[in-house]
Amino acid sequence: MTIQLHDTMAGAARELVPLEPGHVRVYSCGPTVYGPAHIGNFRSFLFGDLLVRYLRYRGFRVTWVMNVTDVDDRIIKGARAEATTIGELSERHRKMLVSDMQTLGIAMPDFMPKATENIPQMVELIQKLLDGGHAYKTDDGSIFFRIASWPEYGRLARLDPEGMKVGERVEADDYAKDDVRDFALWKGPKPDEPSWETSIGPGRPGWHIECSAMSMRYLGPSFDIHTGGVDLVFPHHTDEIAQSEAATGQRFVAYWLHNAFLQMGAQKMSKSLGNIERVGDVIDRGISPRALRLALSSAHYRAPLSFGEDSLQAASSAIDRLDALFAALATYRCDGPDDATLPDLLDGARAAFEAALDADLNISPALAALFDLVRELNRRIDARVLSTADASRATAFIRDLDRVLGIAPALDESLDLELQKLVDDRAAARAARDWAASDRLRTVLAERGILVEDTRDGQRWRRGE
RNA sequence: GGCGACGUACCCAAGUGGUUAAGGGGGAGGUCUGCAAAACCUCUAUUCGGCGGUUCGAUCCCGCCCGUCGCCUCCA
Repeated sequence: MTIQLHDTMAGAARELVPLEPGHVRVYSCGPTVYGPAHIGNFRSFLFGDLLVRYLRYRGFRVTWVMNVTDVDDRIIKGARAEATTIGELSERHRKMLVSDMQTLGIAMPDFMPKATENIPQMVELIQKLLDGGHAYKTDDGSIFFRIASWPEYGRLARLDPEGMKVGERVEADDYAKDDVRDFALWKGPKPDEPSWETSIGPGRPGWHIECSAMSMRYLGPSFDIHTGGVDLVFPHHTDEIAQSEAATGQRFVAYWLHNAFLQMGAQKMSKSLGNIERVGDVIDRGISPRALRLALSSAHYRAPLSFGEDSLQAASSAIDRLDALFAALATYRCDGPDDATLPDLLDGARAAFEAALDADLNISPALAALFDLVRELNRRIDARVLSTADASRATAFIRDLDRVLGIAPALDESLDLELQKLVDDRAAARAARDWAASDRLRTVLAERGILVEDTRDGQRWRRGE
């Protein structure tokens, strides 16, 4: 079975065939670190994470690059307002980004290049465009991409290049240019703005050029997959394609993948709408990181995803259900023979799981396959048809699927000495049929975040939250 | 206006031209249990925004209408 991915350029799902067999090169548009990223941004990064995790699960070698934009108008403005440097401001927010990514269990990209550390690569690219007649310099030292030199401009967004001329946004840009549709590759120096001395003159990079330069640096002039939010289709990715392909003469990207927005009620979550929440806000409200991850992952990436208290509570409950199964499997003891039909059950679950994700990363049926399995395993635990070894096999199996999902409980499930003593004391109290003491200890443990449950295999515990 | 999507139960959300319309959450009842929790069982959409059309048959294809959202050089 092959992996199908919906390519925005084709407007349809296409079979993934890596340029280099067995190796997939992925570039994800990362954030501009002018402030803390909000969870809408993280939906995007989580989508990149799902893609990369699944490709790796399927046995591909993956090289994943996510850029960090650390120079732009908002960063400059922010640094000025705080009387600090763009370097300090952006590094502070980059660290928060990495921290939040770790909280959400997002795999660290192989490379997270900063724009300001790739200026020479951008300059080289811009020089090529100047040499090829695709770019021109204006009086203030800015350099623009000449859209008229690139007939295929706008294909990704299905734009009519002629129709764009009526766009009445001439005033939107402070820089003079030949054609309103032309976009900045390089912005000429201005007082009070950071500027780099380069062979194409002083100034700073435009927004789009960094992604072309950095993706090519780490992945080559032509690579497999480029991801980002739907809002980036135009102009960002449209411009990236034009400048990259005009410079190299090669197809830039083989598959363009775009995720839909996170919805807060009827609208997208966005800073300009003021309806944002941050990872820290949600965690501080007592929602576990895994529940947040599940809530942000539970719909297909190209479908708008509703976010709110209901979805967080639903995800928390689903995580609890998963945790309860792990706890039950860990405590389960039965000396009987192995369940002869368990291998078929697990094979069926895996087949359903993979079939769903093969189809353009359709995570909903994949989660359904997991939770179908959860129910069936609980049934078999109740019926005691599993052997002790079967319980271990089932645990290992779910952990294997979880390489893709990232929602299973942590592996390290040991308690500190004090809590372990309380757990042991309660087991002793129960053995002595001292219900008052055992109930009291159960309450004490619950207040410490440890949920104790009694089963015919004895007492078991799991972490709440 | 141009372009791109969407409307499935109380909420979230898959899906298929035709046997029972996934899964999660919530709710009701039940089993088990010292109690509790967890788990399991049963029930919770004769129906897929509305109206037409194509078809032996449509939620799924086509048209129109209603409603919602996104992008059109700030934007994951």
